[in-house]
Amino acid sequence: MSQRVTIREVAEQAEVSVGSVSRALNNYPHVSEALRSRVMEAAYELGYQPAFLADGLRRGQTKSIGFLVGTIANPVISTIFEAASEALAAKGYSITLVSSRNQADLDVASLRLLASRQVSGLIVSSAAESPEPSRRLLQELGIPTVMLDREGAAGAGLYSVQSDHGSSLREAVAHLAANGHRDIAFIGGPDDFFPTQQRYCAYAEALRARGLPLRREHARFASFTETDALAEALLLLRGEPRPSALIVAGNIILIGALMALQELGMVVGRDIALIACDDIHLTQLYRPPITAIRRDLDLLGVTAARLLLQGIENAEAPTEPVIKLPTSLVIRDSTRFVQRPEAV
Amino acid sequence: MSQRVTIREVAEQAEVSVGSVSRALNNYPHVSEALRSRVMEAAYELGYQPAFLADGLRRGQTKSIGFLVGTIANPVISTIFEAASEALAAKGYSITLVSSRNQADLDVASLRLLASRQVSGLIVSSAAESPEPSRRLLQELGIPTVMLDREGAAGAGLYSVQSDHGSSLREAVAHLAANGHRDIAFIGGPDDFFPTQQRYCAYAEALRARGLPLRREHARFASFTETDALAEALLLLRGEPRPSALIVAGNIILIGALMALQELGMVVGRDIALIACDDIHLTQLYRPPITAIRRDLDLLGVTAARLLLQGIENAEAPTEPVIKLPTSLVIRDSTRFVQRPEAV
DNA sequence: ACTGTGTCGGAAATCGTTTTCTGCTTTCGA
DNA sequence: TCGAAAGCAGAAAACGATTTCCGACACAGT
Repeated sequence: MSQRVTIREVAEQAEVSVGSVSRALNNYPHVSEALRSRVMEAAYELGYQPAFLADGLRRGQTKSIGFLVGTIANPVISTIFEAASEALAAKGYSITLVSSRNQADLDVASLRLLASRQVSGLIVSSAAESPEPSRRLLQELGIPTVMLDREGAAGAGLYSVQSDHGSSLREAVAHLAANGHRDIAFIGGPDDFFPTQQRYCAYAEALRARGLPLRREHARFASFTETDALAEALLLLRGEPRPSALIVAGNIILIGALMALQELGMVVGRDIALIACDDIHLTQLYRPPITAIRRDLDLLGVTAARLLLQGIENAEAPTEPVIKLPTSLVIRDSTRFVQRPEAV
Repeated sequence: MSQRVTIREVAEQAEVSVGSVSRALNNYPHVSEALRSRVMEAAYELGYQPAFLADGLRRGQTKSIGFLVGTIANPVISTIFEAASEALAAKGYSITLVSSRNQADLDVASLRLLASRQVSGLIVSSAAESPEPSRRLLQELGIPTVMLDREGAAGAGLYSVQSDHGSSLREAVAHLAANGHRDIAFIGGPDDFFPTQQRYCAYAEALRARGLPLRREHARFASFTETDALAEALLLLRGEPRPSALIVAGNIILIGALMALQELGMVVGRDIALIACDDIHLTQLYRPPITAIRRDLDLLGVTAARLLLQGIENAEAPTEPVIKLPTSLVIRDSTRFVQRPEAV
């Protein structure tokens, strides 16, 4: 069994006092260069690693932050995680990641678990369909928290980084309309999911602004599973009238929609125009390549990390509680063909 | 500021001693039902959460395990993580995830970080190209560790879960050969990466067994970036003679290869047969769907978790230090066409 | 020679829990 | 009625660090 080497042994080895070792290792003033180097050498020789638990207990702080996700097996979320992780690691923080597997009830339990681990900050991107209990819990926990793509922060220590889904979605509708499409359908995530709401509202507004029909059966909402997205897409595409263009909100939905199109023998870019939200590998490699709404996921992650660190270290200095990041429309072959008006 | 409620306050509230509270909360014997319920109630009323740090310090154990990856933005790894995470969470463990961003030097530093956090176990899937320093460090750390898809465990407390890449790869070569392909190329990850080695050896052996040519310039190795995979694929496909079939080892390589094919105007399933390792969404949705070697990622994650828990809780009881899981070949349209022999 | 300032040792308190110890009372069964 | 065992209190040690307090010493400048 590898015995843990304590600060006392380092002090012995370096022939100095325990307090001096602590001061030397923590870059405190009033410590000579000679002593510092002697301590460093002894610590290195013994392979000393300060005990995280004792340190944290004394300082009342863990230097670790909790990351709550609906699932990490989602390229968008994992990319954001990577970026945030790098920024946080640079400041000496480590991340404990917990997945609620897209179950709202697990959501609250996960938050409690993280709180009991005494994380010094929280990044939340859970897929909770009704985020209210979580928000209340967050409030009473009093841990600095950054929400990813969720409704604006209400209380103190609650920040939010979100993407401006609306503007690019309006742009997407404009692009389709310019190519002659009048029947533009929409499939989103759960209808109480914040990004879905943002996207749907922009979609509906853009249609109305152009006098295009907003059919109830052409705007559908699926859960976070591919099979459900597939089912909704099939219902949509089998109905009458069949839309000539489709906007899918999210990469899971995209997969379901593509499966549906495949099943119906429809060819993207010929039988139907397709626009996806979130520019993943699939959209670029699909034949034909799929028009997509892109956002800078690295920037999103880094921004979340920066905001959280502000909230933790500056105690109560919320420069800006909610930050909105831009999105852009990348046009590819799935929407380049022009729809001919059949009957006017 | 939310004051932390300590065990002492709970004892006061319940009018019992501190020791009794501790015993009651930890389900110890020799504690009456009446006392237990009184303690429970007091703890609930006060919203008592045991301080993780103090608890861990005393017990010398954190109930948290470290997960080291090259990057979590890889669908294969994130899927494994999800499965392992669920299994570990069920046993009360939480995971701190650290990404080494595919940099071998960061690898060792990350391991040290995790060790200083006093994790009680480790799951390692780093992409270190030369795993030796890591292995040595792991050995001296003495923390129970499960390696994912890495060379067999050497020492005590070092376990390994791997996939049987070889058998399906031989099957893949057989499938291609049966369809008349004689010039079968291969692109893998780094040549000192364990799964790549396994795959390449099986590939070379299968070619030899059939008397098929093993051309040096038709077996290439790329780093873990898509751009590098793209470059290697371009070199491969522009050379003479051009292979009639291609096996790509890994999902990053697949993306690079598809980009190359797209750039050269080659159509999968017509100009070239394609087999991918790892069955991701892209392989199923691509037109035509791509033949792939599939493995049960959930099983892999759960097995890793189970093995690790054994190593942690049973102290020194390695039922089986290395477990090999099966793979299978899923045949799709990318390899269904039959190659006509041009010249015999 | 006096005084300040910087450097360090030694001891002790502290963080919040678990765990052990002694000692007391109650209960139960034969 | 006696003895064993269970149930609990109260105190204290331990985990491994940080932090404070106080005293000692060296060395500089006046």
